[in-house]
Amino acid sequence: MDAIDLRLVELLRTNARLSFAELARQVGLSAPAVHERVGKLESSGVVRGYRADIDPEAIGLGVTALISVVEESTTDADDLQELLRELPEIETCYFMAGVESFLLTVRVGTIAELERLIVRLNRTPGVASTRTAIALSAKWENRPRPLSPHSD
Amino acid sequence: MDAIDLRLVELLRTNARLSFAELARQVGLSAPAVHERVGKLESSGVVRGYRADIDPEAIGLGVTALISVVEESTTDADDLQELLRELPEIETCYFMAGVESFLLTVRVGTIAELERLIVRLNRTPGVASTRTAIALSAKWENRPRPLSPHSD
DNA sequence: ACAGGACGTGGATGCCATCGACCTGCGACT
DNA sequence: AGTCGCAGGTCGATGGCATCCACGTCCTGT
Repeated sequence: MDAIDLRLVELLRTNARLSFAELARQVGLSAPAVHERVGKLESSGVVRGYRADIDPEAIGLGVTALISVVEESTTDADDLQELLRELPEIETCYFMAGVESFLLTVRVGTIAELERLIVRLNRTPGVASTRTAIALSAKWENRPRPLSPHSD
Repeated sequence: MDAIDLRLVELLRTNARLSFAELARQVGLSAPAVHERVGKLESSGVVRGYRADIDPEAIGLGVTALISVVEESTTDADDLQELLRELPEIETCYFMAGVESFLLTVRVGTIAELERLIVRLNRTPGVASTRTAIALSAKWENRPRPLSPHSD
């Protein structure tokens, strides 16, 4: 991970569809060299994939909510995590410090669907309680931060 | 937004670097047709961009936290929002229902940096108080949900 | 019936991805 | 010190892809 890799990461983070030729021009290397670098970034796990950023409303997922989950003291967090993974509405799942072990970002189409999801969550074995906060609007999401070099 | 558009969105959401030729094969159209459809999805705002999904640890952003912000009753939410936008550490910013007007997902390198960020936030005009929860680990983030057709 | 538009196809053309051959600088070993 | 081996670069070739354009087809309103 040198300065050129960092630059490539930053470029791809902003526009994942840039051609290798264009990336090469931007960093001052040849296209094959960039191709190889990006390949290494992918196989080393630095680049985990490439995603189109889709307006959720356009695909009928206009309701975003954050749900904190308190787990029962008797259950194993890993087991609960696997149950949560089954729910496609959960876009993001953090394991948190604090009483509320998990924090979920969920995306559904309607408030009614959100209600059903909350009920399902509360019925999930290992879930003691949940607390839901509704996002009225996303001012921005997943904004790529300008990168600065850092120690390895 | 017909079924083919939805399929294209789903494909690009999973792998934003697919070629138009490959997309064309997957949906059973010619490459120029797909090219035009994707162009329209972009200009209509359905596709907002393409992002490489980067392991945050690899770029020195190993600490993730969620910060709720209570705003002072005297201030305008839009003004505060603009101030928050200046802070590059804030990856996501939701405007929430409830007492805590904003919920921020922030990404920093160290706990010390997080501390500095919290101090800065609390000094920001319009911020009455903040509450921070630290993510110990991200089980998954921005997982693309399998799409189902929906009404337009 | 027919004009117009939205949307598709196929062909042409120039750029891009990707492979292989080769070069170069550096660190490790003798 | 020489030199072996490797990491990582360049260049050139070639086949595939992006993209433009001309044209076909189907629907829709008059």
